[in-house]
Amino acid sequence: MDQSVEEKWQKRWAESHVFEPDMDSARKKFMITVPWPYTNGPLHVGHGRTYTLADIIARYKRMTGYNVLFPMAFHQSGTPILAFSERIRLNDEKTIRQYRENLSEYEEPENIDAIIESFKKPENIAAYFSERIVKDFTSLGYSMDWTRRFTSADPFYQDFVVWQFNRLHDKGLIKSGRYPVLYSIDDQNAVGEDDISDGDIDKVTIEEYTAVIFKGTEYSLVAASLRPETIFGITNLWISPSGDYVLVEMDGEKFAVSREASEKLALQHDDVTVIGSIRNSQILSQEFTAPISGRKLKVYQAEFVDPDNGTGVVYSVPGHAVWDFVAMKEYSLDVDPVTIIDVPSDPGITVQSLVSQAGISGVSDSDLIKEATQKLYKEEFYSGKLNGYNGKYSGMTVQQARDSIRDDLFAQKLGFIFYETSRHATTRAGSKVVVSVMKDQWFIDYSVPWWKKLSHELVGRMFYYPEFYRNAMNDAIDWLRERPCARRRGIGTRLPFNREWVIESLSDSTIYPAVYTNSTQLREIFRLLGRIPEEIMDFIYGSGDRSSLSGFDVAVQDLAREARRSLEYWYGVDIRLTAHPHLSNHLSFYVMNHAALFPENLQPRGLIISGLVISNGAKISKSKGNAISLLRISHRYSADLYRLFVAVNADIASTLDWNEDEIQAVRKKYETFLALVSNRQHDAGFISTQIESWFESRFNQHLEEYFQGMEKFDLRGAIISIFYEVMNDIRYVEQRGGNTGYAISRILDRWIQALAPVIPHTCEELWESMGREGFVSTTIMEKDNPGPVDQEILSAEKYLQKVIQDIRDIIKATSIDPATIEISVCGSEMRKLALMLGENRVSEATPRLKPFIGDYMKNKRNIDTSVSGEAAILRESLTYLEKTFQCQVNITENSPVPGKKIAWPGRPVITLKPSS
RNA sequence: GCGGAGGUUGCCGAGCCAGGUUAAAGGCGACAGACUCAAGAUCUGUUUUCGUAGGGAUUCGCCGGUUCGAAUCCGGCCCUCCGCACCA
Repeated sequence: MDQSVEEKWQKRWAESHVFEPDMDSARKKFMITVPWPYTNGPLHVGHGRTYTLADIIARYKRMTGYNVLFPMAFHQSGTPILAFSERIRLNDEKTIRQYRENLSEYEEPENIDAIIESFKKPENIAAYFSERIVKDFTSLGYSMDWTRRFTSADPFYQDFVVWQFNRLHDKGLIKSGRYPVLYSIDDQNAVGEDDISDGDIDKVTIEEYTAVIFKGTEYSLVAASLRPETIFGITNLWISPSGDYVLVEMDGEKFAVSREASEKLALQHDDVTVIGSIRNSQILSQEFTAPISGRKLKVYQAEFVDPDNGTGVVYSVPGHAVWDFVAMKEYSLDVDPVTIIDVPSDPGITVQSLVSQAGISGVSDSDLIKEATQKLYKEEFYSGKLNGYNGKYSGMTVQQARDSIRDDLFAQKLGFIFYETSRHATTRAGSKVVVSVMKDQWFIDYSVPWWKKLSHELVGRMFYYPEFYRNAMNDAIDWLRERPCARRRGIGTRLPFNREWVIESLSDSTIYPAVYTNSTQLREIFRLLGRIPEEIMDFIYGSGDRSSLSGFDVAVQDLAREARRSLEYWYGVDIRLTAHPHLSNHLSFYVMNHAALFPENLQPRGLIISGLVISNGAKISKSKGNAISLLRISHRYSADLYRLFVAVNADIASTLDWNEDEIQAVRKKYETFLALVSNRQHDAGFISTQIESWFESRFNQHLEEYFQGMEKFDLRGAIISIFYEVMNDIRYVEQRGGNTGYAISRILDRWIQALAPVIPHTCEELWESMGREGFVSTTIMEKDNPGPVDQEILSAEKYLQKVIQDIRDIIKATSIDPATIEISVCGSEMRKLALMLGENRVSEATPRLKPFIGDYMKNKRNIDTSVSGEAAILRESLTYLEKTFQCQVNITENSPVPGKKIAWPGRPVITLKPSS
């Protein structure tokens, strides 16, 4: 459909408020939600898929009698919006270029600069993109209720989050403790992914090293390792020839580490003092003792040692570390690699074999070495065992030994935890990013057993599509431990028990769908009181006990009571639909927080988890430039085409590939549909034949399949049945010489209704053009009564097609070009015999018919007594048969002659007579 | 390694839970024909293989088993993808 037509209907829907439901205790409710979008930029086709699927379901449920609530709000919490805004203030070219490009889809070129200028205030970014998203969603025809819209930055919503956290705290689920974070040295502040240069493309994570202490006579050396289990394989130590080393004092001990490492240590441990610098030659002249093994070690210099990684001191395990092995060879050092780990499943995996396989010639092949290191690391970690050289650790798996050796090192004060970033990183402003340990980080403690138990019970009660995600959810819940739930900065709600902290953006968005049910009332209460007191929140979302309202105005009390009623009516989200990457974070928090805070009747009922969208086989990402924005979709393809594509081109659970070829294929079908329906015509006096009745029965069958599919959320199957298959049938009617206009007109109302959830604009337009009153979107379909199916007509048509196929097969096998086709159908006498034999009443056959029993047995497989009146069926379609084969067709009744071909029910004798 | 999903005819992708009606839906592509001055669109047919009669043979990752009968059930193996965590 034309874009202007789509806009017309979007406008009419909005003006008539048809998607803004009220409570109605007489009707069953259905609440469906999709996680709210983050408002720092435009959404792309990938986001659109989940919202579109949800809208199709919402529309379908609405049209099968439910009171449907499909609300939407916006997420603004966290640092990204702040970070983007700050980058614009700093005139970061990349960011500005990206926004310029985003905006060029929406705005006139002359306005763009002013808008970007306004983005220097973060709230303007959020406000701008919220509006854009509303428009994008509207332009795709979503039947959302926007009247309940709010954002995670709205003060009344933050009062709700405060209530939530106080309740979690009451239940003992909030804790505080030490925790490592990414930290900017210059800014003296924690940083998030969005503050880090290229943080979105190349993610920075925190890695937990084991710092191992090598005792010396005057001071010790500290090397940080990810693989403490290799301690028995240590042959020597490395330092950097170009690094500056310093002596630090920590816990009463003196360590030599790189200057960079001393800064990091100071951020991670209390009471770290730098005593002074120390010359490399001084270190090289000393010997140090390896812990546990007690081995004496020399120190060498190696170029690959980075003073700004770990402690700037590396212990060398040439038997199991590619770097060490390559360096040892290159410097021709007099050390013997020791093999201390065996990989029984793949004994070929050794440092030596990997180095030769990869063709590594020296330490300069750093990429090859990194690759080989990863491979070795993974193999040894998952399948490795410590061999007999490992003292009391011999025989342990690598995973066991790692923990065990680490614990022993810590216990003997020969080691401690050292955090390091997974790569070198700076903030967008250029300040170095390191790991710092926060002393009073707040957590939500998802490990509490009673909580896990409640959550598993909830998972057990919920509906899952696809079902296998139920297990995945249980696993995710088991995996969850303490989660930091607050940050020092970012948009969001202040932690009520320590207002220096801001609640982290996933943690403030777990039970928010509850607010959809009554945001209108909350907003009003907030307006009247300037805040929403705890007692009121507790009444609405918690106890429902009216006595807690007694201190408030009647107006406030009324609002609170309505809010509570609304929650009780709507809540329990029936379906929450999102893509699978959310499972192990948002969705598991969603489930667990509801399990902790709400009674059973207000808990989630079901989850639908969709696959991702890829574009031409590749993952969609902004940096790849293949992120197609949603607005461009409705402009370029039309909303209905996009919706149809999303519904039909992949099952909800599968990955959907967005590519032009497939879209064009769907477009062709869609246009064929439009042409069929718009150009249909038939005379009032037209008398129908069998084929139109056949079509109607087929349609009713497809409609039933459609309802069955939709009810179990197999949207793809349902739409294929009601769209593709019905169109194939229309084509068949045409081919059979039937009157398609008449056939379509018999089913058109119901057809348009069934398609309306998927292509609503098109259907409204057609509905109106048919002279129907009101919106097709608000009509109710009788899903329990799809219409009669005449099996006799269906099997008659099937029989005809079988005969045609047989004739084709014979033509193909014989290469005869027939001038006449004789079809000799089974007579009543033989039919009786077949029925008799079919019931094993052989003895009743008359002597005259007995000779045919052998032939019956031979052809048994192909005999079908379910069709009666074969001759009549064929005669009625004689013209069609003659047209199909371009020759004369004669229908006769077979009189059986022993030794000749015999016609049986469902299997006439076919004879081709060539022309010459 | 653990957990999950999956391997189907040129490609995509159903079927598998409830075994036979399955050479295996549908779409795409390819080929042939109709239409057209032509191309495109549309329609028809073909698209594992053999076959001068509607039939036969072989096929659903591999190997075995259950069964009158298996793409579908059971056991083993191989391979691919996703998750294994605090990140929105």
